[in-house]
Amino acid sequence: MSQQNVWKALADPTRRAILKSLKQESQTAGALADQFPMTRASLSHHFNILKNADLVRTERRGQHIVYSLNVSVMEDAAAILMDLFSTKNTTTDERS
Amino acid sequence: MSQQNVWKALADPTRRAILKSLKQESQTAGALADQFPMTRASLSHHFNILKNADLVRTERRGQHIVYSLNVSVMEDAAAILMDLFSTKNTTTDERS
DNA sequence: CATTTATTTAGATATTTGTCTAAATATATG
DNA sequence: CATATATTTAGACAAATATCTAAATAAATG
Repeated sequence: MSQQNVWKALADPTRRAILKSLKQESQTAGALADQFPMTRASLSHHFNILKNADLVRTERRGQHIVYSLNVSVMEDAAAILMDLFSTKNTTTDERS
Repeated sequence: MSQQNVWKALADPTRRAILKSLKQESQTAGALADQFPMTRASLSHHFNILKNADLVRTERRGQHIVYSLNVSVMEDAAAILMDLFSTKNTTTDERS
């Protein structure tokens, strides 16, 4: 996924809110949609953009589709961001 | 400056490149413009968006306008980004 | 199989965005 | 002052974006 896809995905407030919500827990498309004042079709559009940026993954469970954060790509993205922003040394997130 | 202005500013690759260049050193509008294959008017448009996001500052020096990073806002922005991205204490995958 | 529920896709549309050319503004200097 | 240099602003335009309604697809269930 291009870095540009990640930046574009993050440029929209609804999509950032989706990511924040998914940070709490993985959720179905419907559960996510209930949190935002727009149609499910519009939300689905945002889901697609997040998928193209590889920021979320999906898994079908029966009728439902469960969305979850793609943690490793989120961490890659964070590194890219810090590279752009950091003017000094960054506190690297040591886990593993 | 709204957080949204910052995200929008960062969504464009030219603007991210401008920030990277300014990370090296402060530069005049003309010096920056020489690094990008577009008109000075277009660059000026990008400068405005970066200014609105408070990511850069300007200082007139004679005929020239010198652009430089607004370091403190860059660091604030980095913090916001990390808040979005950090997965430290998250229950992201509580299932099969 | 028909119906209901969950989700996505298609198509339309208004708004925003990135770029351009041309003109305007600001400063320096002969 | 007149002219050159540096930069921004104005206006136009094509492309991208966010949203909607309506229709399509997928799975569960009577």
